[in-house]
Amino acid sequence: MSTPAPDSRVPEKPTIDGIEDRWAQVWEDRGTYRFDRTKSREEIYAIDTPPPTVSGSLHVGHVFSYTHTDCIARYQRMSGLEVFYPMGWDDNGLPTERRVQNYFGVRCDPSLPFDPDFEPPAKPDEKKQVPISRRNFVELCERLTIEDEKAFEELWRRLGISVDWSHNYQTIDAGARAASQRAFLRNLARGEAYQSEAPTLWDVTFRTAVAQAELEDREREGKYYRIGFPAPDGSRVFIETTRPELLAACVALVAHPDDERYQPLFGSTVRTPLFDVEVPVVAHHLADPEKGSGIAMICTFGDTTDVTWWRELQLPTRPIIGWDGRILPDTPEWVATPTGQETYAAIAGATSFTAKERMVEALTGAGFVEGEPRPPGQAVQFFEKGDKPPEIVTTRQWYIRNGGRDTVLRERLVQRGAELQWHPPYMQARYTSWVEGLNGDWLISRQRFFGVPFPVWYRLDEHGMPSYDEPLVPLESELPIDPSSDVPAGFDALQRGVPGGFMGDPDVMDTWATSSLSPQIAGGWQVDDDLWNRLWPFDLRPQAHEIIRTWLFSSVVRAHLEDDVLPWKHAAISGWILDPDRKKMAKSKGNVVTPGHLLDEHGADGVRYWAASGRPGTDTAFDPGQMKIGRRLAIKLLNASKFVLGLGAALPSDVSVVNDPLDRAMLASLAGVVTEATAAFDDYNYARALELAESFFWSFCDDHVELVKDRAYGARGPEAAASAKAALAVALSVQLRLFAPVLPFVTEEVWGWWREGSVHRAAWPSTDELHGALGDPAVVADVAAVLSGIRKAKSEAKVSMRADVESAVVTGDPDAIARVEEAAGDLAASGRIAHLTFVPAGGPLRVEVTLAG
RNA sequence: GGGCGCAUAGCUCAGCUGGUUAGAGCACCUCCCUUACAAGGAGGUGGCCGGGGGUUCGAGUCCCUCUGCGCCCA
Repeated sequence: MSTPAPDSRVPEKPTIDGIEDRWAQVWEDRGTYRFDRTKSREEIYAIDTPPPTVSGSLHVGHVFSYTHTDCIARYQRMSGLEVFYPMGWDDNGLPTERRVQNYFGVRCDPSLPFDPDFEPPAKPDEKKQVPISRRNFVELCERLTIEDEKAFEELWRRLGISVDWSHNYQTIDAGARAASQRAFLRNLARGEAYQSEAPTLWDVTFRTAVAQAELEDREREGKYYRIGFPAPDGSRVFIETTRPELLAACVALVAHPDDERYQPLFGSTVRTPLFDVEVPVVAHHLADPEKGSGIAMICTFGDTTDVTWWRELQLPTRPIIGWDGRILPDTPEWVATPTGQETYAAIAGATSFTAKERMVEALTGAGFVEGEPRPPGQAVQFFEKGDKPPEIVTTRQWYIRNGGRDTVLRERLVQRGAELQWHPPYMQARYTSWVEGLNGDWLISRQRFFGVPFPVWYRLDEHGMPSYDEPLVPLESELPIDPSSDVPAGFDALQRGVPGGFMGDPDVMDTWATSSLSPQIAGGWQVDDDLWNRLWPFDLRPQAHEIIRTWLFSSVVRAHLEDDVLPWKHAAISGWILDPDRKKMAKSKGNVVTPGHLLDEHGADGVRYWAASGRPGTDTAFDPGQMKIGRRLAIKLLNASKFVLGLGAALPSDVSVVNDPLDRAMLASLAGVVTEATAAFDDYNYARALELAESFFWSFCDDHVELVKDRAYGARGPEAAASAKAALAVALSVQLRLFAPVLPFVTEEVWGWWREGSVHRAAWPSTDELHGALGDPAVVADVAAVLSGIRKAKSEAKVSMRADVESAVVTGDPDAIARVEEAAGDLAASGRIAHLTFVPAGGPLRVEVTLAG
């Protein structure tokens, strides 16, 4: 007999160093992940990839969650589906706007005309920013973000994310702008988008409206001031407020209807201190008897509860705060007394902070404040990007119906959440509780300059006043447009802003109004019907849990309104990365590690191994230890593969040449792993699939390979060797494919040594290919137990594992003995046992070892 | 205040629909340079499964309750 020469493609000293760049290039050159758009919908798996904020920095959270999606993508691709896996870049929003301003020394002024020859200043000066048109601004943005996108793309390629790089988009590019505007125009035509002049959350720093979804709770510095309101009988009603500066905007006092302390006052009136305005005392269930004195003042508008009271109790409007967050300069008509007017004059034009100080001073001086101010110890809602709590002002804004004021629609959208398959399932509760708690429609206007503009103009009447009721809209074929530079049909540019002419809507859309259309933008909605019809609705939306209420929900709203469908079948929600103190990793905490460094140190497969160990939806500790293990696993795969292939092992044309009971037992055990790993992947549980493959692989290396070495070298004849080698080759082939979704580089490296094509386009393993070579999987565990007993004896005797054993007596349950006996030859050879005997005696398997001399 | 989740070895976590004696890796201890792998391998120490109560022949697993932590929403 002769051992075939090792395959020449197996390197002498295999290494995983540098394989990322090599294979990333090969995959690009060969188009390994290129989407084949000739496939039909049922042959396709479409992913709605989250577009990262390209102006932000890369962090381990990106690596973590994108790896999860990539594992799913690779599994689906190997399962025979053609995977549509695009990439988008999110350029909308303040971070990019700021970066463009600072980098080029410009600022956006939509009232300016487009200058095709514009070049940014050679020496940008932050203090003297050059005003430029929106179109010029957008072009600079596209120019700047190209660099950022390159850095992201480079990272994704090194990490081995299997996206098709010929399908990418930017949320500010022409396609995204057109899609956003088209969807809006259709919402408008169907009455789902509307304008309303209503109390609106307003960020005074950025001077823009903000949506309910953009608020977050924060502790606010402030104090409760106890202020007495004179009642007609000369007594005083004490309220406690953190916002005494709004006293002039007070329209009523409110207490809980069941509150016996205040029941006698309901229906009566009191007068505001200093301003001397008569306000009613009303009852409403939202008044909290436990909070402050149990009776509160209602203002225009201190918070969102004020808005609710104002609406439900039909109270008057007395605004005193302007869009700049300052007290309005003119004394309002409802302040009629000289003292009131004098008091108002003292706060007019002041910021709310200053106004508060002056009001407290005036109230204290006049004896209306009782006691010392108390800390409120209460969270206040902030605009998540702002540093001041939002004011509430009344403005004209665009809204999209999202069920916030329509029970039927709300229930339909809750139902959509129930139709969606959530991974993990409990994440659905986040969605449901959010939708059920909505108390208004989705406000999509933002008073920013940079973003997707509303594609509408308004006619100006003879006085130059816009008529908002009948907006002028472009044709869909004209999109994208910018109403600040484009002209509506039937008008010419000279009529802009003049009586009888027109004006463009000055606002841009909320960033979610664009990103909620990410599948539409990526999938060629209304632009490439052929592609779109092969993709829609998509299969998977992967995303983080903190944006369920924004990105996921708004996407569901758009698809529901436009096509009456759910935009995807599955939503995979990833968790957060926690640092070793179990805190969320964040740049501000200085606990962020750069991904490039991680990839250098641990290799892409090592880093991916750590990421894939985090189960779907579970927050996961940042753990370089896990990356080291992953790296070690990758190296082990190389070495084990080199050994197996070095034996001359090759895939048999017929698996039935595997006739040794131990070989067949190993393959039967592997078949079980294939079944379970496939089920785990089908359940989006890449972590479990990995764990199964890994645990099999270690025992395959430690036990099976060690046991069959001697036989595979030919010690017991060619037929016995052929069985061993065929089984090893089959097992290797299956295991490489099991690991391929998580460890794409090392598996591809080994695959390249002996197989044709890419492992990432190979078929996901099936038990069918093992059929015909399946034995009793119990043999594996029993033989391993005996082998372990022999090793233990040597270990305790402190001798080498190669030490000779004079005799080994195996006792135990007759069935188990019979199973172990089937591998007696391999066991004796592996343990270097001279006399191996078996004694069926009942009880657990034991082995009595006598070492030689 | 309501909801969701988590709590298992020193650390990071598995443990699916309840079923022998609760597992893995890291760390730690002991040993072995062995012809795939010393950036390796073998063996071992280590757990009232957060507390209490209940259902059951049987509970880490199901129910109730308490405690602590995280998140979401008021």
